[in-house]
Amino acid sequence: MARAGLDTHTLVLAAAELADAQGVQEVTLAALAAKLGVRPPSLYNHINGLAGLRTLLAIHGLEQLYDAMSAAAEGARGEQAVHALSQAYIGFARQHPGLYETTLRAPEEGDTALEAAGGKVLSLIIQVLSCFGLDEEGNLHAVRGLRSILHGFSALENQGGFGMPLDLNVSLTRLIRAYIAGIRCMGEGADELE
Amino acid sequence: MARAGLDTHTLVLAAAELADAQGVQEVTLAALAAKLGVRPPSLYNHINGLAGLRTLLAIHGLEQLYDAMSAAAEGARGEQAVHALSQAYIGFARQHPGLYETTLRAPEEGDTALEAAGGKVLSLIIQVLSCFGLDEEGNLHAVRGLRSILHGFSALENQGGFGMPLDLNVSLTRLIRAYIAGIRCMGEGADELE
DNA sequence: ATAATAAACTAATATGATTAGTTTTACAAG
DNA sequence: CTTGTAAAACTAATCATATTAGTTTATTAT
Repeated sequence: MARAGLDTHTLVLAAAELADAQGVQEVTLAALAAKLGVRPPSLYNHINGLAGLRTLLAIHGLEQLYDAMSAAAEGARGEQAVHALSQAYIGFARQHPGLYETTLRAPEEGDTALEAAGGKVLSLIIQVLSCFGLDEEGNLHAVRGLRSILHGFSALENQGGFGMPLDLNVSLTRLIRAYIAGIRCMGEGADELE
Repeated sequence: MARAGLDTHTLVLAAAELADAQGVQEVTLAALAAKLGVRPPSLYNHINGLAGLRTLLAIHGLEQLYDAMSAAAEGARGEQAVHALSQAYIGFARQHPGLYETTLRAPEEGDTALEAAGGKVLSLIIQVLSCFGLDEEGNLHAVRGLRSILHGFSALENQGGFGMPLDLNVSLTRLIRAYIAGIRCMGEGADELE
């Protein structure tokens, strides 16, 4: 019964590896305990059950995602910054498909750590898009648009939803470019459809 | 031991109700059997286990989604058709969040029924976008873009990912409009970034 | 009527999450 | 160096779910 020397962070890292290598549905306490050389109940000393582990995974994933995005957008402005940010987002989702997937769980109300991690990512996107001179409401709509694009592209790519033999990076670049061009072209007087 | 008179279609409809009302993770054979007044093993007379049920759900969802989209786009052309199609897509995802979610499972290779159901949706999008005069490759990239937008928006909306108190339909309309405007504004000579 | 098929059942097994209660390790205070 | 405490591991047990095997019964066709 020698101690394994586990702690919460070790568990989260091991669970993230499992998620990326085997898929989120394979992140079970049984599998995690086996990977760490311990019995499942021992994990409860460090995490709050499977639900707690998933929340920690989401926070960890959002932090990694934020780091990747903010490093990529560093020093860039305007359209270039949006492209850099977007490529970092999709790159993270590609490299960490399982961890990325955990990122999407809606936070339970009052889960301030998870809300904060998600809020940092959101703020970064808001900031990068603020260069386009939209009013505050327009900027928030634009943020929703970019998030939709980035998540939709990542999810479809990761789930093999893009069957066609066509370069994915070209698709992404065109999509982002079109969206930015669209925001610029529309200007102010394009509300007659609503 | 009176017969319950079940068949595959009844199971799929009941499972879809469960998925929409309780969430996909609550679609268990135990819950489905209870809802139908039967013991879990009895379900195996009609479906190929939980995995088989999920595949059938995905096909059913894609068919419903196709019907909604094609009815909405019927008779419309160009930008109007894209807006109609998009609103039908998001509307379906709103009304059937669980069923919509099952729709996204990547088909196992050789699952021709699921591939066909997904292919019909894809073809419809290709057709609606073909009005924009892009070349074949450009059109396929555009389809990827629109699918990303629609799925990303639906997924984020359904998971409560849009926290801001801002009208969702306005966000969607602006997003689609910007994307279409972007495709048009960019024209042909916009490849200097790749 | 009767035979064959299909649909339900019971019983049993396997996996996984979780809780309760126990043992042992590590460490700090005397 | 002893000893007491807290943390970390354990075993054992329970519950829920999926699944398989084998059985019974209802329906249907001959």
